Amino acid sequence: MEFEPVTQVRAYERVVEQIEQAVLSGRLSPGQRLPSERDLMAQFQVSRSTVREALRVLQAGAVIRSRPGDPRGPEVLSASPAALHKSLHRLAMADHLGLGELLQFRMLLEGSAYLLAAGLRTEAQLAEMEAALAEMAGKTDYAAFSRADYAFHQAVARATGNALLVVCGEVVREVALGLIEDKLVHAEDRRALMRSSLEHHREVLRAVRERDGARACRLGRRALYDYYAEYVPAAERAKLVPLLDQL
Amino acid sequence: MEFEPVTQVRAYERVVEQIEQAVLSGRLSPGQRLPSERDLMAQFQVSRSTVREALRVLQAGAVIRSRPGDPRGPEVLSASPAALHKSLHRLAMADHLGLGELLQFRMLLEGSAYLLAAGLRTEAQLAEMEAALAEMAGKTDYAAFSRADYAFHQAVARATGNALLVVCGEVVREVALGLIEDKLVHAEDRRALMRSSLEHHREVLRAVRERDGARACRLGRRALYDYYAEYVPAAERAKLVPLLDQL
DNA sequence: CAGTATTTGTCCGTATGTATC
DNA sequence: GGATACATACGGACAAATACT
Repeated sequence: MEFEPVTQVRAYERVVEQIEQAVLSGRLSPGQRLPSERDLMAQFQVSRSTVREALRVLQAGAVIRSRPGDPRGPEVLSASPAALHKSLHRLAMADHLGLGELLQFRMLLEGSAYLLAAGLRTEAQLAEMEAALAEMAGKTDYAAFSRADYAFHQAVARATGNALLVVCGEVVREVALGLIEDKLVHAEDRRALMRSSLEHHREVLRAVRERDGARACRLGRRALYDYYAEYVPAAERAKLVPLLDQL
Repeated sequence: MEFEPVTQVRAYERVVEQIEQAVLSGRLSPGQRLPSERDLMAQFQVSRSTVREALRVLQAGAVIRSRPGDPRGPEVLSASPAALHKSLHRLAMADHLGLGELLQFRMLLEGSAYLLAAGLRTEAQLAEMEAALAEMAGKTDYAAFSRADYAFHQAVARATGNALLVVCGEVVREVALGLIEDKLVHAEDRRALMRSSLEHHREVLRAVRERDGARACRLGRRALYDYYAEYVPAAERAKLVPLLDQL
């Protein structure tokens, strides 16, 4: 007979667990309302403080939202990458996650996104990418250019039809940009950077249009490397090379 | 002049923010202790409940840990991917994404993991993979086999040196297994499945040993496809094909 | 449009089990 | 083993905010 080590589980955690399970299993869908705090303390047989601590945790995890004075009770939110973004951001800030690691992961994700998008894209999705690219070409302001670039990569990710890829790409791009934006501001030749970036995007998009996934993947990764590698510590740069050569 | 919309910021949120900033900026390093709840309510000039709600949120985010009766106060934790794991897991569970999408993402991640691992692995990491494979070969019980399989893939992910890849792979494997475990239980020929899976793993590992990343990537994705594709609805199966052919 | 009831946000006090010295 | 300080959990209370009649 095997016994499990007994773990002290606090009251508020069990409240969190039950509500979380109800949301995850779909018994509570986004938009629906939870009972009021007083009703919850009756149902769970705990004090209001305990209920409140549980609700705070759920709110911090972007599972629910509660506002004062709302008689309908806390609202169940739809799944969002907010919590994912926060935890990844914290991990990156704590230097437990170097820029090299982040860039490696981004090259991996975006390369695969190109590969899939080239094979699966519809004409409408291709048009979205081309629209974003045209938007990039028209901007001279770096901030606007960056936003259009963001839209381009989002369009590629959406074309894969994979929600996980969209969300993870989104988060990784944002956090990576946050890490180097101060360095980019000081770059004197942003114009040249933007021009070369635009050219790279054009080439990749051509490969996607011709349904050449392998080439799109290779070009996309190479472009990311050329763009960001100089900000990556030399020691970490070796981690990126296998993503360039062999594919 | 532009004005920002005024947002009602609650007391406990400001407590969270201050402590979080202190940890992120390094003024509070892992292992250090926070003041006790009573001291905190004096410093922040708020009530006990407010302090407690803030600590609950920080604890849920894996920033601190507090135990009853510890006179040293709440402990500052080192940054860990635990929170990332939780939020990604919730996202993967909630979006009721299909098995096809999940498998697509897993093929993408694990293929890239093989590609990187083949190029970056050390001898010690190779030995870990071989140990996990030997463990798989020795098991006839499906549960034990599955655990060893899990360890194998974890070893591959670790060899890439990328914590994000490790965590994402972990989550995707767990969720995917949860979705099909009931179907696998009813498979009559689990023995044959295990045997063929073992053979596939051997081939992939050989490619990793020979530092042939492209082949390892291709073999790994093919193995995943052969293993799980039959449980994927036919309509979704097309989403997986681009990951097989072109690489 | 105003009034009312309800809910949340915050505070205070107290009892209990627990870890450390 | 005892003393101390701590977190956990409970209950009651009031003000601000919101929704509904």
